[in-house]
Amino acid sequence: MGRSPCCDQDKGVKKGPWVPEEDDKLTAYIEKNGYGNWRSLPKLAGLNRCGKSCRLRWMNYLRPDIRRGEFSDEEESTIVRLHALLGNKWSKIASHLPGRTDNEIKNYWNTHMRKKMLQMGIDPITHEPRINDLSPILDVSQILAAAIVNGQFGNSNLINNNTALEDLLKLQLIHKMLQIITPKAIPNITSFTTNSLNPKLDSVVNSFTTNSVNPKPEQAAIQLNANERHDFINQSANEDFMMPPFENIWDGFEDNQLPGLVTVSQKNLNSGTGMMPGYYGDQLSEIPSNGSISVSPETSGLNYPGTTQQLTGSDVLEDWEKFLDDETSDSCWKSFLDLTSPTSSPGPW
DNA sequence: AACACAGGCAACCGCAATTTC
DNA sequence: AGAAATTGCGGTTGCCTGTGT
Repeated sequence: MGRSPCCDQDKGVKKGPWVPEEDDKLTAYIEKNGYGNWRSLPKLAGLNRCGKSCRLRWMNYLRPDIRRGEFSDEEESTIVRLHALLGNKWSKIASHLPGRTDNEIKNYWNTHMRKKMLQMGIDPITHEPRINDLSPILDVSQILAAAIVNGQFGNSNLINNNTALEDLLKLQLIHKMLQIITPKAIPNITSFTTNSLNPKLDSVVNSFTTNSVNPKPEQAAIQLNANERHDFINQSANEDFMMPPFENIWDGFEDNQLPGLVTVSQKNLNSGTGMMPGYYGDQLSEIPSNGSISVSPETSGLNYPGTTQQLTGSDVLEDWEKFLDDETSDSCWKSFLDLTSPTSSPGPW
């Protein structure tokens, strides 16, 4: 019962690539008679093929409205968006791409787009950043944050020591780099400030105002979680499914606007509030006797932009390069490596 | 020139869903 | 109502072609 015997099991039925003569026969028959009963069609058309094979050949290759050739950028972005929403529902995806077949889209996804997304560090299944691969980095991020809270990073007295401030700025840079790599995965560093024993330090760490990189609409679309996708699909089921007029999806990954991670300023220390995300704040030039923190590009070795300039990924990369070249980084890295080595005492988290 | 390897793609296979009787 | 037949879908296979050695 149940499953019918597959016509492929019929003896003597040809398999494999179609030859032009077979295509001609199939096309001629369907153009004259249309198609309806695929099982009986091969015999009527004079083909030694099973119905399934005929249907596949017609649907994926011979029917006149098939569109062949390179996928356009627009088609690519549509596929990405729909795949994020629908998963491997190739036929549904194909229904939004006139002239394209589910088989063609599936092949294109598996051979081109999947690879492309992997190269961009995006999981082609979940459309999320591949955070599993970055778990060691995430661990590092948490260790760094907790270390700051406990004054373990660099020299222990963060408030009164310029070297520690340099370390702090370098930590900003590390954190920012991690945000570039995986903006969604790096947590807001202020979440690590609880249980701190140093109120003054709290004010510094609390001024770390991290924001997720604001996604462009198309990025937001592919970042829907499973429940959101479910809601979206349910919603779409009740209305005509209209694709939003997003731009080319790949464009969104080229110019991440980075949020400001930290502002070390007199103002912040006094008020305990952070600066507006996305901007660097005041730059002071000395450490006043009242314990407020001062930072200058000269002492930090890092050339931070002006007070209202929005930082871009390339800015940070430049800073990163300087950081790596900076011989004074050695002590910073030593502190960091000491801290993160297996023999280190565990933190409070 | 010959061989190995990898990538792309058409086609196949098996199952689920739907339709027919 | 339920069995059988048919259609549709998605994963997988295997052939063809291009490229590197």
